[in-house]
Amino acid sequence: MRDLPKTFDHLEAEPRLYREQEEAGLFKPAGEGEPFSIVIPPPNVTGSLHVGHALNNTLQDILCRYRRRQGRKVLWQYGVDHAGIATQMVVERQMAERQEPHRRDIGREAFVQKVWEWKAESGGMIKNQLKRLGASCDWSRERFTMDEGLSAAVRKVFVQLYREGLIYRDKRLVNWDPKFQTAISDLEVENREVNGKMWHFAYPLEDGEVDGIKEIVIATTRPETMLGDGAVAVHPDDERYKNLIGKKVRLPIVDRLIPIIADEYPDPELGTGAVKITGAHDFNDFEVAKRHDIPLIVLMDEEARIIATEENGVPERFHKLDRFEARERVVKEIEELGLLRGIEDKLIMQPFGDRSGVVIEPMLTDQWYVDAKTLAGPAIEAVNSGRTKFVPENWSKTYFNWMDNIEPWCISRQLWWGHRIPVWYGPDGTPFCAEDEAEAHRLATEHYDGEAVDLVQDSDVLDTWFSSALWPFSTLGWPEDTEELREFYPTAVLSTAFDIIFFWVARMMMMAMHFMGEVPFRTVYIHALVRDEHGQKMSKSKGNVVDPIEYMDEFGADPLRFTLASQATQGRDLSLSKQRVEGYRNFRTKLWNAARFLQLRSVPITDEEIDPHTFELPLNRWIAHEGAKMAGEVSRALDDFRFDEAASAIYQFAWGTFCDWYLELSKPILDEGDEAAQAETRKAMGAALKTILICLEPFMPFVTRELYHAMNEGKKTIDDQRWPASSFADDGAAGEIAAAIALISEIRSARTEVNVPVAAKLELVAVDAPDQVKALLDAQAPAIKRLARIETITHASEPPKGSVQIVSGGVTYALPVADVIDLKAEMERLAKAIGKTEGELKKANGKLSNERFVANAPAEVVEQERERVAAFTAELEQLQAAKARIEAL
RNA sequence: GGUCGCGUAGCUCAGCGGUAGAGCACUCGCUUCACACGCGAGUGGUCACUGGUUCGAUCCCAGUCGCGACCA
Repeated sequence: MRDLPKTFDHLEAEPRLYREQEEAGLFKPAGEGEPFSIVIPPPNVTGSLHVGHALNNTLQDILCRYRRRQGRKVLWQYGVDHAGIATQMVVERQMAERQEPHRRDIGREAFVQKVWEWKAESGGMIKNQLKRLGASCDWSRERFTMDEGLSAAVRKVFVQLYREGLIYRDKRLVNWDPKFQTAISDLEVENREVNGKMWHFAYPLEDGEVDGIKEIVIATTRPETMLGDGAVAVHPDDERYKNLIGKKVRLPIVDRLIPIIADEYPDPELGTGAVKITGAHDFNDFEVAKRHDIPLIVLMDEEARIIATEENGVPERFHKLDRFEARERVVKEIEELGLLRGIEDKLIMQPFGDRSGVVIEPMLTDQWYVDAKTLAGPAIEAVNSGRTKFVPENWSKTYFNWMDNIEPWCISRQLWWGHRIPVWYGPDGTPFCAEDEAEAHRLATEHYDGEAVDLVQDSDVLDTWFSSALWPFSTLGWPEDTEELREFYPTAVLSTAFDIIFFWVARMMMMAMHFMGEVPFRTVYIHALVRDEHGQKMSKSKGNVVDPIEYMDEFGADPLRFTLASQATQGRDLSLSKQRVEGYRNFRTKLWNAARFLQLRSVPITDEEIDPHTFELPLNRWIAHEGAKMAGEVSRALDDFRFDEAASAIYQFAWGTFCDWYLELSKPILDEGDEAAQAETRKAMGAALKTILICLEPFMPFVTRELYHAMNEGKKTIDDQRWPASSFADDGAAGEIAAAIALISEIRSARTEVNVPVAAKLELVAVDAPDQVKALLDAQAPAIKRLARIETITHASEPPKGSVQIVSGGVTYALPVADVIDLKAEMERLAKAIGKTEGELKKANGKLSNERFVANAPAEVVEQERERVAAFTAELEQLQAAKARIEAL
């Protein structure tokens, strides 16, 4: 044993203990056990640890460490993704800060080179933060989505899907980010409610007046788009416009005739019931325009500036105007034309790019798409058939909901950082999709009848999620047929927050089913989102962002981990408060001090397999019983992903059972017991601590390790230990110690309530105790005396006059306190106890007197109620007798 | 508007047909020889509301009110 310092210095110890584990190679898959694998949801290469990562990775780490203790061969696959937009943005910003030339000036190749340099320098931050947290990933297997192997997987997947017709090029509306000048995913768009306006414009009818109507008034929140209107739509059942359908209106400013069409889309209740249709700049309008073959008129360039072209007929004066300037200009001109019919303030939903923060523009562009609908089929089936399970189960609904309504997946991005689309174009624009340029040339040569031509590669890159979708198998070596793939695929668990079920689960499932023919993970564990202590979503603007690093600085990684685990319930939200972390820091300290107590009493941890069946003392059998029960509860809870229940079971046992009772009850034995009893108690105590440390290690890997190795007298380390057995049980010993604890608690409580001075040592008189109780009192006398401050334990047939009386386990006990008794307090105490017992009795009797209860309730419930009545009746009688004796004084 | 979820102790949350729980906070004691980041004893709840099912509802069902998230 090595002497434990008075306190645990987490700032010194945690890095040291981490290094120790890492250097010992503990994080690599080992042994011959059944494989257990988790792929980390790859953090962004630009990322730094936020509290959501802390939660997710703590939970994954708990699972991995727990399974290692069970002898499983564990692989926790680490890696990061290249985060196309985010990374390009970071590097561009850095270049701007350094006043370096813009990326367009240095060219694609040089820019990509710069990104790699940036990655080498700054891309490893989150890894070190995860290490601080204690994450036991196999760092030696780190992967990056832009690695050669993973890139080869991307190319292979693209080419195959292309050849299967599941990847195609299409002209559709996309979410266009004018700042980054790229398409972005729906999921990267944040819809926010903002104060906007609704403008009402009048479009004059071509034919002057029809049925007394000269114009149609439309309402819009985006006046500038009227320049691209291709039609005005009204509901077919809208009486107001029935006669106008098929007629034309003259579009002001542009002076174009556009038709009035009938479509279900306009809501007659809203506004005037007539809507303008701008097919090229609005998602709903796009659908309407397609249905009616309305021309799609493109109004803007990549920076969302208005362009005036021959095709779109926009007047030259609008050319290169920013969309918001154009808006003012349009409104002004409409007003000047006398066609402005009103302006109202309105809350409108506006789409913003989640990274750029600018208003997203629906744009008609050529992009590459994956036929997600086709790929979704097997992915849905995999969850339907239970081959992949969601925990908690109801998240599968969200998954199905998303999958059932899945849209074509736009995978091209107008960026430089990412996997370049493996398509080359011939001089006439014919595409050749191939895994490399040489193959593309072969295809081209074949196509052009042997003629060698110049090919130009598509300039776009793929969505980051295209490569991330392959993560569960590409990290294991696919498309090569590797040992790891055979051993660790499918993985056991994917752990993630519900807000990215779509990002992650859906895409990984689709790709895995298509290319592996097997699910990527058996279980999808969905954890809550971390919020602040008031349940508010954390956001930088609110300033309530919790930095896990700060908590680790102040309290250490162990308490943070334990807090997160104990809060990981099945709910959607998790409120993290500093006080809670502090509370579990206290728990760590409690454990530390308990270990110091063991040291003081020369109790080590040994390699010896201690069989509790050999224990003679009920106290030791009891702690073994309770320890085994706890270990069983923790395993069951972890098997069910109930991290909160697991944490609670350990906490209760370590603090509530081991420290509060076992250590206290064992003190008299260690002080005064005979040699055999002392030896046995030391053994049991060491074994109990060992159980705690092993079960707690997945949650608090640092302090448990430090304690284990300081206390260890054997050759084995905590890493050589297996998860504790949960088979031992001794209900007899458990009952005996529970009875002693109940009695001690009753005595303590009574003492306090009648204001017996703390230091006063009392006599305990057991009244008419049966032999069994006498034996128990005899056996537990030293403990009762010490913990309840009792001088002597005697027996009598009547309580001495002037006693405080308590009823415990069906026996009346008296504490003669003649001169110190507070009669009033004692009366109140007994009255309260009587009242409570009466209440219970009444409730139980009420049930039993209900014929239908007796007839319908299960027999054991009725029997239980009868037993309760008997017990309460006896207790009530004893309490009333006690009260009568006080009254007689 | 659609979908999902939530209203349990002052706060943050478990529980979920048969005796209401935890942590923190709060109150009162305590320099008890591991620990004041502690020890001991307590206070605190018509389990949102209204109906229904049931022998029995905090738990199941329906509705109402309030809150939230996601999707339109």
